Formats: sequence, structure tokens, C-alpha cells
Amino acid sequence: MDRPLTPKGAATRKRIVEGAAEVLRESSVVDATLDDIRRQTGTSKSQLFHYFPRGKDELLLAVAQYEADRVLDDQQPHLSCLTSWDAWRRWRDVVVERYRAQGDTCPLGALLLQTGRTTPGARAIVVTLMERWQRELAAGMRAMRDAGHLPPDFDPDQASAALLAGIQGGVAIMLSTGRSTHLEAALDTAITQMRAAGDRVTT
Amino acid sequence: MDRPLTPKGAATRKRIVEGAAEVLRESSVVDATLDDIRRQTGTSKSQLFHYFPRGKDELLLAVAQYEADRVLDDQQPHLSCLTSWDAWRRWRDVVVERYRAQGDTCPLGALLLQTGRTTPGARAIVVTLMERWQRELAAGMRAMRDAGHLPPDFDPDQASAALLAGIQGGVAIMLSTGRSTHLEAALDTAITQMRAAGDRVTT
DNA sequence: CCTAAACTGAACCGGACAGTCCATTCCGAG
DNA sequence: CTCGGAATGGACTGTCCGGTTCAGTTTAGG
Repeated sequence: MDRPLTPKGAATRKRIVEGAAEVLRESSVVDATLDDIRRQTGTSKSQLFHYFPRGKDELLLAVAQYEADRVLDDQQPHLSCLTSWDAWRRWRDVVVERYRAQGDTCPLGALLLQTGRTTPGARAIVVTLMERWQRELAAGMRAMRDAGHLPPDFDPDQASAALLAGIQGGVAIMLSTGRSTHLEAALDTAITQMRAAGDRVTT
Repeated sequence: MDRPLTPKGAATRKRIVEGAAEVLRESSVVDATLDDIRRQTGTSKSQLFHYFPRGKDELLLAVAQYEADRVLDDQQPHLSCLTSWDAWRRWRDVVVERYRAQGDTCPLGALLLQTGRTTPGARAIVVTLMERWQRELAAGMRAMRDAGHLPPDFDPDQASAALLAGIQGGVAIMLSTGRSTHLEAALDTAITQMRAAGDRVTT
């Protein structure tokens, strides 16, 4: 991650990453070759290795990081202000829509399987993504609790962990079935459960 | 899937599938070569193509089916008799233990990513697995409802979908983090939620 | 301009690996 | 015993693809 060099070469690097991401989305990771990426990005082999000296794995890792960043960005600004039931509902809709649009490709998952989960780099990307994601959810839950919409004994840590798991599984199932029912069920039951707990406190 | 031929050559086929499954578990799918499988199973190239004429994909698909069958088998007999809170708890423990033991390999997921989700065969395997799994969960919930442990307006279809999603996501997260916290959170909140609903009916 | 360094392009290499081919062995039926 | 087909072994091959090399071109600073 040394970057002493980059006037406009940085733009090229960015173009490579984004182009590679596009290639990896439409074709499976196993099928995608460096030549495909080269063609798509209008670059050549040597550039790929110029910007990613350690080869394909390094490039894939960069793409993985790029995709990971997009995951949370795509949920903004809703994810960061889950302070009302209405906000939760809007966020839910955004998540469902985002993954429904993504269809049956899971760029991140495929990438990480390719580079190998054992690779510390790959592991780190997904771990920090999950941590940040869950932290946002838990923060929203705490806000709701502090505002009195949830009972004081509500456990945001466990609830956010369960919700995150439900989202991941819902997306995974959608990849195979093509239906978003499980993702919606996971989101809806989680929110319904919270509202039920909230009703109990107001009663 | 023509099987007019197999006195005890079928045993060889079985040996190949099981040996291949073993290989695929310890090494990633991308790394595993036919030679690895050949070596592990004590067979030769020609046999692999004799029993799986359509090549590696056909073999991988057979292994995927084998792994898929194991998933539910490993949860028996608990999965099929979720008729008491105690049974639910036991099942929960079995699931957590099973996946914790499996560690950071996901044979099925890796296989399906390799053969491609678009392949009708691969899709079918995972879809039917999910359907059967969810049906078992929903059956357990209905049994609990009929026994009066859950309120009549409890929706087993949605709840089982959400629970299944939570399990899948919990396992997926465990693959990257190595921690089973999310899987446990998903299971525990689902069961806790059911018990809370049940308490409401008895009150 | 000029020159050095950053950048680009394309031909090339070497290894790995799925799949083929044929020779050999095994086994059961007649 | 023997004949035929199934089962097996293993060498061989064609291809694909990550990675290298090097010669050519643009860019920036003086």
C-alpha cells in the first residue's frame, strides 16, 4: 500500500479496480481472466502488474475492498440515522431494493472465496465490514432505546448480531433462489419484534 | 443419470464421491485438482471420467448433493421432532456444534460457487435443501402452535423463513470471523421470541 | 526542447490441469 | 475355459492463463 507515485496514474488504478469490479459482476470470478479485465478497462497486462505487483490476488483484494465499501455506502444515509420506526422502515426498503437489484451475483462473497478466507487480508475486509455494519445497527437500536421506544432491558448487541445474520442469510438464499422472501422475512421479523418490545414498554 | 451398469463398481463411484468431498473440505475448491482427488481416492483419471462422463462439473455436483444431504442428516433426529421447548434447545445446540466443528470451511457454498449458481443442477440442490430445511422448521412451529405453546396468529412461514436466513447468515459470518456468536444470536433470539409469544398466550 | 522517469502495449513463456486414448486386468456368464 | 464387456492404469495432449520482458510513448520539470 505504498503510494509515492500517482499523478494521474491513480486514475488509471481506479479505472482498473472499477472495471475489474464490473467484469467480476457479470462473469463469475473463476471465469474472469486478467485479459477480460484488461479488455474491459482498456489497459494492458503490464499496467495491471504495474499497479498490482503481487498479481491477481492483490487486484482481487482491492476490488473486494471497493465492493465492501459500497455495501454500507449504498445503505446511506438511512443506515446512520435509525432513530425512528419510519427510518427503520425506509432503511429496510433500501436494503431489499439494493440486493434485489444486485440480482444473483455476490461480488464480495465470490471474491473472498477466490482469494481464500484464510488470507489475512481477505478476512480483515469482511470482518471490519461486518463490525461496522453491526455497529451501525446497534447504534440505531440504542438510539431507539434511549428515546424510550424500546425497553431498557433490550439488548442491542445480541439483537443487532441476529439481525445482521438474518440479512446475510437472506441475501445468500436470494442468490440461489432468486426470491427475496427470506431477506424480507428476516428484516420484517426483526423490526416487528422490536416494535412489539416497544409496545410493551408504552403499555 | 443413467445407471444400467454397476455391480459393485457403484462402490467405486461412492468412494470417489466421498474421497472428493474429503479433498474439497481440506483444500479450497479452486485448488483441488482431479489429480488430488485421484490420489486421495486411489483411483485413476479414466475412472473419474468413466463414472462422471461430463467431467469435473458433474463430479462436483455429485459431491454437492452428498454434502447437501449431510446437512439435514447431521441435525437429526432433533430437527424432525421440534415439539417442545426442550427439543428446540437441543436442536439449537446440535446446530451450533455441527458448524463450529466444521470450522471455517463451507463445502457446499464453495462447491456451488464453483459450478456456478446459474447451473440448473446446482441451483436445484440448494433450493431443495433450503425448502426441506424450512419445511422442517415450520412443521416444528406448527406443532408448537397446535399444542398451545404459541399463539394462533403466529405465522410459521414467515418465522421459519427468518430463522433459516439467520442460520445461513450466522454460518456465513462464522466462516469469516471464526466466531459463532452471530449464529448463536440468530438462534437464540428466534427461540426467545417464540417463547415470549408463547408466554403471552398462556398469560 | 530535452531528458529522465513514469507509463503503456503486445508478444512471449512456462506451468498447470481438464480431458483423451489405449493398453491391461478383472470378473461373470455360457 | 474363454469370451466379452466392464473396470482400471497411466501416459499424453491441447489449451488456457497468470506472470514476465522489453521496446515504445507520454508526461513533467528545467
